[in-house]
Amino acid sequence: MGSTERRTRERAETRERIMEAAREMFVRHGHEATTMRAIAAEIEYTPTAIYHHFRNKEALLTELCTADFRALAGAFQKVGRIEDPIERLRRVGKAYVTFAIDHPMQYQLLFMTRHVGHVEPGAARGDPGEDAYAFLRETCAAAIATGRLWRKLDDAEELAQIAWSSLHGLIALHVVKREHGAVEWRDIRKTAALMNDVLIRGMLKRGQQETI
Amino acid sequence: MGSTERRTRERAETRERIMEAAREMFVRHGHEATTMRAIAAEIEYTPTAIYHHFRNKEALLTELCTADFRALAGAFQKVGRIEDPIERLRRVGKAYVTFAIDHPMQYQLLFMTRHVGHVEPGAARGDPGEDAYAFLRETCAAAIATGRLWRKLDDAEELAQIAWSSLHGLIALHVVKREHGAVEWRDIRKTAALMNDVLIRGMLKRGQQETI
DNA sequence: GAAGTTACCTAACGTTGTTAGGTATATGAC
DNA sequence: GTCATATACCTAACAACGTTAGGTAACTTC
Repeated sequence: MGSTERRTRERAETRERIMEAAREMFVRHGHEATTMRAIAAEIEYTPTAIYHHFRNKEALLTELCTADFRALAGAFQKVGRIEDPIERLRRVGKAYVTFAIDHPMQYQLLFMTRHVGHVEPGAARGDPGEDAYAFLRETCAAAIATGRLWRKLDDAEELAQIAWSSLHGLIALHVVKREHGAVEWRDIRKTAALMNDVLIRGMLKRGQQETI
Repeated sequence: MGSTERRTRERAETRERIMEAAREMFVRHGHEATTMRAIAAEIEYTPTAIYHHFRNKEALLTELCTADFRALAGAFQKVGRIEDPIERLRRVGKAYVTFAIDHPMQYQLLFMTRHVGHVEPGAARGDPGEDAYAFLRETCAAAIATGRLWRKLDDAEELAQIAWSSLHGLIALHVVKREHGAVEWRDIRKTAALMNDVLIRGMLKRGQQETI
């Protein structure tokens, strides 16, 4: 009877070893430059063994990311307790950048590659990415509702897109152009914080900017 | 004697037909989903014929983009005549977004893919992308020199990165997530213009924002 | 002990970008 | 006119990719 448990445990261990090797290679060389054959070789299996544990390469990638998406959702949840919507907006931005820096591969998979339909049927309501976006949009709506924003900012959806896009742009350019000689990159955390401040300053009504 | 000219003309025509077919397919399906075989089939040649005109797929892509990079540099040059650096900054942003919308494939190649070393040895001084960046940085330096900016913005390089990143983020997310159901995208030109305004508002000192 | 499941392997398929090597035609020198 | 050379293209193939069909050996269940 105990051997059944050993079998399932061994299966889980093999699965874990695949994920471990894949994660490291994906992060180091990018998911396009990492081949199924190379992952298999790393753990001394044949490529087909991987397909016994994962439907295909994309499924392996998606699985690798899911856990870390929860980290993003969790970080946003913590921020959710902050009462002032404008301060909350700033902290959401900070959490977002931290996530991107700590989980670069997952970030690229989620926000920098086109997908046809990677939504897991297992997740009951939308993927965590969508939930995080919904959270951002609601924060923007609350910020507008304070009446402290510039008169042209009356659309929560549009405001959310502006806030999201700007930080995303910094991260995305950093990923793609990090080694591009012409640009002298500053510390991304500091630039992101400054950008966030500039953006929020720009969002506020005149006479509300003393808070920064 | 005239037949030599005919030969070189025919060669140029074939080359042009390859580029024409490739451009259309790259734009429609993306450069990764477009195969050399498919391009060749489109103009009724074998794949090898393309290699007689272009070193490889990347060279074909790069060549296709070079002409349109000049469009970006040219658009920036026009803007260069505007005297007020802050107004110039806004117009550079507008020109940038226009370029991205009009040349989506080139935009993706230039700013959304990692390159190892695509710099053509033919171009004397840096590629047009770098020149455009240098132009942006100088505009930022001029904007700082007016003394009208927020005190925390004293680094032209960093300011340029903030301005560039924010617009890039909007474009990049739009490209990647256009069909993502959870986000109700607004008209990108309008959102970009608003974003630009918010950003410049945020950059300005208190008491300077009446201009917007 | 028979039947079925599991975990893995060998071998292969159909793509991809790219290249070696051949052919037919046109050019230029004598 | 003839002959070496260059051009423009083709056929056939290479290596590497993601993926799959089908086999094998160990284990579980009855």
